[in-house]
Amino acid sequence: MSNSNPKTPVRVRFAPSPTGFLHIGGVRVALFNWLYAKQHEGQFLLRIEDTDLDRSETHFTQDILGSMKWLGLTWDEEPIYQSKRLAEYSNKADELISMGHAYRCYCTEIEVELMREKAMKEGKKPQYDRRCRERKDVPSGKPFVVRAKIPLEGHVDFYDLIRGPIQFQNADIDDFVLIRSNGAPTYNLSVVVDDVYSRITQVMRGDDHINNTPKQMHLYQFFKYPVPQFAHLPMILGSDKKKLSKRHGAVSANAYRAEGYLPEALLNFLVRLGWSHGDQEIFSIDEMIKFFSFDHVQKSAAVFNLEKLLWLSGAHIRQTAPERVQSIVVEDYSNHFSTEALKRAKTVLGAKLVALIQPKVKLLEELAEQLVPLCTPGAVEVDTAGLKWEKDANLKIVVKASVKHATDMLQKK
RNA sequence: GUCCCCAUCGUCUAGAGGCCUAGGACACUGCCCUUUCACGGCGGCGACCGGGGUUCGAAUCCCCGUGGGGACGCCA
Repeated sequence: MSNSNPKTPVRVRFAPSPTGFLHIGGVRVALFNWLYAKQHEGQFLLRIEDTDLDRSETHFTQDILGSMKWLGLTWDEEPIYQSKRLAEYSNKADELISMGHAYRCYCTEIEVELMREKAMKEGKKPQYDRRCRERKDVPSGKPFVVRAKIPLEGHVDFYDLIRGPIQFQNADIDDFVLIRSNGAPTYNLSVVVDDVYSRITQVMRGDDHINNTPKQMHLYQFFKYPVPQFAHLPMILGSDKKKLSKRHGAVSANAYRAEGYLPEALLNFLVRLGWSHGDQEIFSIDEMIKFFSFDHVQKSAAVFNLEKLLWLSGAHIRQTAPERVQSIVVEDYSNHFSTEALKRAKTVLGAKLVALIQPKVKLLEELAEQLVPLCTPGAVEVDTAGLKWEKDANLKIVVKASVKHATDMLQKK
């Protein structure tokens, strides 16, 4: 195992593109990377892939950073923004051209689209027909893209940490675009340039990228760069077994925060989706770090099961210190309380009431709802100052009655 | 259509040739605990996609089907 070699410390990364809120699938990819880094005492990096100038938005970047922090998936170096490294990618593409591994293509998008349709009709894979590959003339003023010059024969092989050996025929790989006509790089170029720049040792990503890997392998070989190890994680599916997306319900990390999930509960759910450690279901963050292993990562996609997430949520809430639950609730749900109630919620009595409600709820939001009426002056008739909560049966009964009352009241609505 | 990948209860999974009359968890459900609701405890329901091999023996290995997913962008 080269990973255990102290001379090659583990460096992994999570590289989202800010074209939407941090997605639950992204969280899982980030988590696996983060766990692997922690387990190997390596570095976990963050890279913002904002090369698509039209679709990238800074408020999405803010959401991603904020959600990562909420989840506790902290990064070890300053995030890299690809939009700041455009010149670098352009230089690398020029290098490839001068080495004879890439070429300028003057075909328009419409022309290429027609080629694809034609290939499709002939029962072939829809591809660019490589007509500019050996082109010698240089049309002046005509826009162009830079394409990779993929060998026509042979094959690419790589070993996937999860899938094992994988082989692709070069003939099936398109002469894909490296630089768009607006000068910006495409994913396959920038990802390789940056993974090398950041000295990434393991690339862990969703297996929707498995088809991109041979393309990237060629780039590594063109540049004679050291190739990282790859691990392609199975996808998360919706209940209809299609790739999880908005239409399946909440998919952004921030939505789960708003609904009252503890970050560790979400992480626990995600880590068990496609990975297992015997029969264990509930994991602390430390246990995830300790037990994580590619050996037990599932190869097949997993269906997102909200019921199980809810159960896990309740389980984590139950085993969390009341004081921590209290501080999250008064912080995240302060607007549920009246000024007076919020004040009481923050006291020792508040913590004790939280401890009482904790085993009954599955979401923090639920807990907040039940806590509000109890913190309203007069709801709990007992002055707890000086009383030993755990041992005082009387107090327990009084408060229990109040909880029932609160529950009944809620049910009547 | 082409390429790639995958295949155990409804769902998440255990299982690396005999320990499997296939184990656990969620959900559903019966009983118990409990002055309510939860929590918890004990049960129930429920799966090795099909067909061929290999083997004394296959959920586990091989092949073929079938089914499902992903990719085929000047998105990532």
